[in-house]
Amino acid sequence: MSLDKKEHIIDVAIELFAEKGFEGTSIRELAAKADVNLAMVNYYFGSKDKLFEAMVEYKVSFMRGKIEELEKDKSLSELEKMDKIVEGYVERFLSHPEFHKVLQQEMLVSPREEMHKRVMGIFKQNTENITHIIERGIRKKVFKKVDPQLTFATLIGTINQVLMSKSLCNILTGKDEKFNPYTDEHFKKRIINHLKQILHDHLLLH
Amino acid sequence: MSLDKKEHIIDVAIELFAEKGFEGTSIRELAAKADVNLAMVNYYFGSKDKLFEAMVEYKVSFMRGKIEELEKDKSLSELEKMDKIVEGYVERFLSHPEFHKVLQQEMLVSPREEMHKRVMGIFKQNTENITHIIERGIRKKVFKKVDPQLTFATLIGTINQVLMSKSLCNILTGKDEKFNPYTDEHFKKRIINHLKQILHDHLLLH
Amino acid sequence: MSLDKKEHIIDVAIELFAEKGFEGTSIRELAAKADVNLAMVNYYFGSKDKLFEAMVEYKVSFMRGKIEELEKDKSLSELEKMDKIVEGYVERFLSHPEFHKVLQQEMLVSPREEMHKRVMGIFKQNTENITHIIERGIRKKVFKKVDPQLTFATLIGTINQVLMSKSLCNILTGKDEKFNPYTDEHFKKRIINHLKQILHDHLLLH
Amino acid sequence: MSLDKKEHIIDVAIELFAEKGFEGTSIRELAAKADVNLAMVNYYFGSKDKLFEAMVEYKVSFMRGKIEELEKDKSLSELEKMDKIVEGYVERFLSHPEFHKVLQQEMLVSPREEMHKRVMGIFKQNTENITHIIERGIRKKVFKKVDPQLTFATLIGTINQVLMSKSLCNILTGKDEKFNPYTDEHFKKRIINHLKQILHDHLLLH
DNA sequence: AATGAATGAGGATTCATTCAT
DNA sequence: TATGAATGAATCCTCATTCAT
Repeated sequence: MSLDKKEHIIDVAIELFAEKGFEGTSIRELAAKADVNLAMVNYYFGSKDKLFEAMVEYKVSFMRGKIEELEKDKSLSELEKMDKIVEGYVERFLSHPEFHKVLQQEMLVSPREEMHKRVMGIFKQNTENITHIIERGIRKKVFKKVDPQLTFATLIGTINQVLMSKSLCNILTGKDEKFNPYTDEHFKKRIINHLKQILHDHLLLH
Repeated sequence: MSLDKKEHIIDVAIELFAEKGFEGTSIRELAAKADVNLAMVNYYFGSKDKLFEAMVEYKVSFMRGKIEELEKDKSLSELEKMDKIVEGYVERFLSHPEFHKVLQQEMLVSPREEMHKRVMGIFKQNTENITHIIERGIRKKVFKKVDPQLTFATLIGTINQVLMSKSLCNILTGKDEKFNPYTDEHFKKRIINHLKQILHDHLLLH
Repeated sequence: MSLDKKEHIIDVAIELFAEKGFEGTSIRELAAKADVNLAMVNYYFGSKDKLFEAMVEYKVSFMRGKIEELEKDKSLSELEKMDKIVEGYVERFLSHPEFHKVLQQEMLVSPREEMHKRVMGIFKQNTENITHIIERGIRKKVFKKVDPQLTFATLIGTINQVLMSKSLCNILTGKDEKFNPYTDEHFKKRIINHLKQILHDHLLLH
Repeated sequence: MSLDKKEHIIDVAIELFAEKGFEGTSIRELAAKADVNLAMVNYYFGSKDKLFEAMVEYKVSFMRGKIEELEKDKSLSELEKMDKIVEGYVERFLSHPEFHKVLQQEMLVSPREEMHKRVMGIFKQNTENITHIIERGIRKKVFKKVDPQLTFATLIGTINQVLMSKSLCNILTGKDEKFNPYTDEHFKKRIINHLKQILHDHLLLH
């Protein structure tokens, strides 16, 4: 049960799911692209659905825990925490753009009940953690009385919007068709600056 | 070719595509839910792909031209225009939430080349119109030197985030599972207020 | 019940059946090419099968009776009769090449029981008439003791071979792809000469 | 990929295509008659069209090369070569009558572009080889100045005519409905004799 | 542990035909 | 008489999955 092969299949699956969606990707195609036997996918993962679950499980482990730690950190102000969160999110989303596209699809459509709940759970956790930070900032009178939930929606929504599609992103930012925004350091900074700026403007009393 | 029946099929299609995605929806299922003969879909629309195109064409006509008019209106300040845009967008997106979910999917995955370009074109138009307004505000020194494109991404991304999934939205806003945010007047106002506030904070000099 | 329209449909049907076969031609396509309503074909002819029958009936009437008359003609020798038959056959086959292609198909495959028998009947009649002429020639000692049936097969088979496909015929005769052998007067004479020559060689004592 | 099963499917396909034509034969029917799963045909051959191609490829290999060898043989006279060709053709056509019916159909109608060209190519090769032999006979003054191409058409057309349909053949030769001419040794000799005789009569100077 | 062969269920689409008008 | 709308059956093909080895 070569772990490498499993990982390889998952990587190819992410690519294909991001490009064509879960339903639009056939196991045949996946096996061909991953250069493994057609029966391997079912042999390793049990079914196409379970491959999806394994994929989420495998990738999600990379992106957990960061925010929880942040929240507990007493040495940082709420604004500094928000800045860290912006940096962390942008960093993470842009370094796994395809996986996040798959997750976005999973949020949009949800025939896989269990998986949906799973992803929802993670999202809920993040929502709560970040709204708590904002609420504390409000209580401490360093933040204005904003709408914490929708402020989080703005943060995550802006990144998702950019992440939605490479060509959409290039239209948005006026770049050339072939430009890959997700690997561009300048672009990453541009997003981080924008998000920090807009959150500062929105949150801070002046 | 009873127009009512065509419209009915399109309405059911939007529902199903929003719920299960284009690939995840079978014509069989669609015909069953719309209570029409299986062959009707191909009879009316030619193919599943063309049904999708007809659907977009049909719905898009409802939402065109508003922003162009707005831009040309000399009597409104840039800030007033942005407020109008927020109201218009939220109004429109929340009154056709399922259709917009389908469009979001189309942006995420794109096996339908032609349709993809079509939807991209609309998006591009909107991007340009709104960034123009922001840029004019900047030139007139009523707006700060913000990033116009990403500011638009924030606007549209926030709405999309909320629209992504009913249950996601309810998690976000802390509502009950059964609550329908898209038909709730209070919720609509909440989003509009948040967006206006965040744009004011971000755009205006103080 | 405009007769012109019926004839028109039949003409278009022959074209299409010759080109794509009976099963390979859809009523939709036929109606489109004939520029009539889809339901017209069934309305006029009852069904696709009956259209075929009507087509055969309609065209066959043109080509009947000639040989019977010939056989009874006492003023001509057997050889002269054979020459007349060659001329008549070539003339007739080459002026309705598409219809004869359809008949050839009908001989090759036969899902239409009734029609098959009908066409067989005509063929049988022709076989008998011509073999009678040959047999009489043999009895009169003007013809050699040939195989009358297979001699007829040679006559009809040679024409059919040429008629099978335009491009096949052009390969056979070394002509250009675009050449239409069936409307060429020289080619017609070439076939007639060949057939007369080969029958003379085969039939006549020397 | 059990070769036996592939061959079996091809054999059944030939039977059915000969009987009902390509378009007239459904994969369902084919699978049922061959007693294999419906999906097997596509599994083995990829598509109905490719099954056809495989069928031709498979059978054609049996019947290649014979005539080329013959042409190069210096020890035989042109007349002897023609006799050999007659024997070879009749032998081959009558031992695979159904396959040749399928090929005849392919010549008559041609929606399968590639296959058509393929079969045309074989035919062209045969045409050239045989007309070369006849032409050499003419140059050597052992044959009369006949029309080489149409003489070949007569040879092949006669066989095709007989092969067209069992019942047609029985009508032609005055046999009973149930008689199978293609497996009858006497009948084979009858055709061979007729063809040799008619070619001798036609080709030889006297 | 790994895989080529095989399969049943379901995919979209096209068909000839019918029906209401 | 003529036709647009509608339909059930059948088309080919692809799917995820399983099984024997």
